[in-house]
Amino acid sequence: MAFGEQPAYLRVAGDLRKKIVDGSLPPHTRLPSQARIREEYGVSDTVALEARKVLMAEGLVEGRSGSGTYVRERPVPRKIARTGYRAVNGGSTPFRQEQSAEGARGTWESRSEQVEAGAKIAERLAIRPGDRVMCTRYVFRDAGEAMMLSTSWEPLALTGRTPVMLPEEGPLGGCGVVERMAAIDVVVDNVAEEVGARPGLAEELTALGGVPGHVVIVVQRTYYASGRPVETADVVVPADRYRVAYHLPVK
Amino acid sequence: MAFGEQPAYLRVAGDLRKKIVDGSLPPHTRLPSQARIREEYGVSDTVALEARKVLMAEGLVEGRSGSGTYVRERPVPRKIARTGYRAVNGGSTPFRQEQSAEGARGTWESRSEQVEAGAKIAERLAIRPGDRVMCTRYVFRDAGEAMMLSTSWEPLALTGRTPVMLPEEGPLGGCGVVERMAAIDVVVDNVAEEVGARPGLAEELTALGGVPGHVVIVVQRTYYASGRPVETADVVVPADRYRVAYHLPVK
DNA sequence: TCGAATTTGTGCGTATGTATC
DNA sequence: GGATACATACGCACAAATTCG
Repeated sequence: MAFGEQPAYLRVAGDLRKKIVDGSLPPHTRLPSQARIREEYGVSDTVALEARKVLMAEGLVEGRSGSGTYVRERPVPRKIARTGYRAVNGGSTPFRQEQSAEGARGTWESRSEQVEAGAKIAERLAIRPGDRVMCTRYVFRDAGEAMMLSTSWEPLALTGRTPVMLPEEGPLGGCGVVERMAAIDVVVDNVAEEVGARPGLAEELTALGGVPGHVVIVVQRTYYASGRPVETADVVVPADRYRVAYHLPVK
Repeated sequence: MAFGEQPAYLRVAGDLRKKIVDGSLPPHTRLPSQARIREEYGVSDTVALEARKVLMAEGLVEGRSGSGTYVRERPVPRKIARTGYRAVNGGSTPFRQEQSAEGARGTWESRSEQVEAGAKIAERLAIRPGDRVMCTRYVFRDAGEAMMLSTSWEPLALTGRTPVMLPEEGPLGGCGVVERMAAIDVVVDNVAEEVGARPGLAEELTALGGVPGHVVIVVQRTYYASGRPVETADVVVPADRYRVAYHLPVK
């Protein structure tokens, strides 16, 4: 390596990137193995490895152990509909609606536990820190592939000792917040969503089949009944595969 | 290392991450040097390095050569309100409303030019590729600091040879799409927004005062009048400083 | 002002495990 | 089973930046 230059691994990565974006290495093709890169560019094993890592971090390629490193398809991001504009036709969890709209088969798993609200959750639910809440973690799958993580919190002061205390059990299990709250005479009338984005945490991205460093969209959603928060959730989706769509009336 | 476990570098990164998020390593503190990590966790130099790299990719820490690795401050993202729920009190551009709500002084610059619609813009505006459109680029500033980029397209078939052809000139200059369209008897009645995110391009991040590799939120917004698109725009904001907020009625 | 110590950033060579073909 | 290729890990070296006496 010399003075005013780029690091070797960035030079190699840049050359490979160029071949990928200009199409001379189309999707699904294998790029040169680490050993081949080492020969072709006259670099060490580590440099070839680092170069591949850069491309993997950018989401351009995907390493398959024992097989090779392959150029990834860059999917057109699919929409996740989050509209309050059109009335949703039937009862649904917030994300059943768009899955059916896309014609996909959505499944999910969940696990609930009672915990004490931390400062941030307490603020979002307008309760006191330390108050008990029902915390439920979801993994949503689309055609078997994890596509969304969600963590929801509901104040037990509201749902405790009612049939809907556990979101996914009982006759209304999996029916969505609005229907479940309706069953205990809580009328959910509006929802606030804050959409942010950040690099995904390592554990999120392993769960979502992504690569550490990839971008995720985070939706902080809170349902309200007469101004009172009744449920809040963090929804995490990979940004390279999904967009969040809103459809609003004007005025 | 053993069989059913996580890789060592993920275990170390996970432990450090926990200390960061639970506050025992607050912002601006230095985390243990590579040598210290190696000792404390009983791992090699490479593992300590990889662990730091994971945290850097997640944006939790920042390496300063020769000095140390420091926990980054995570500014509380400010909200950009994008609601159609509450009627907006006065005439405003889509982003004047939240700036005034935050009490901030918003200014902007713009530059318009006539261009031919590309394939994607044509599809968003439901016109033919090659049809002429008015393309306007904005830079929005908050207290002098660039905080948002926007590029909008309007079909000239609609606004051409009218007083509102140029969004920022004439008596209604800078008044927002809805008011300007109303002046030529086009009643904008709803808007679709698609929120996505990706690593910012180099030119975007220099304009926004960010660092290459930082995440940006991209909002694709289209205004409709009776089902016909009358304006579409790409809005880019840095994700570490802003969130996009929606407030929707339920049902 | 100088220099030594520390720390990150980058790079090299090698070894082992494991998945795929 | 064997060959190939990626994934993880170890140890080492050096340059550049920073800190501090």
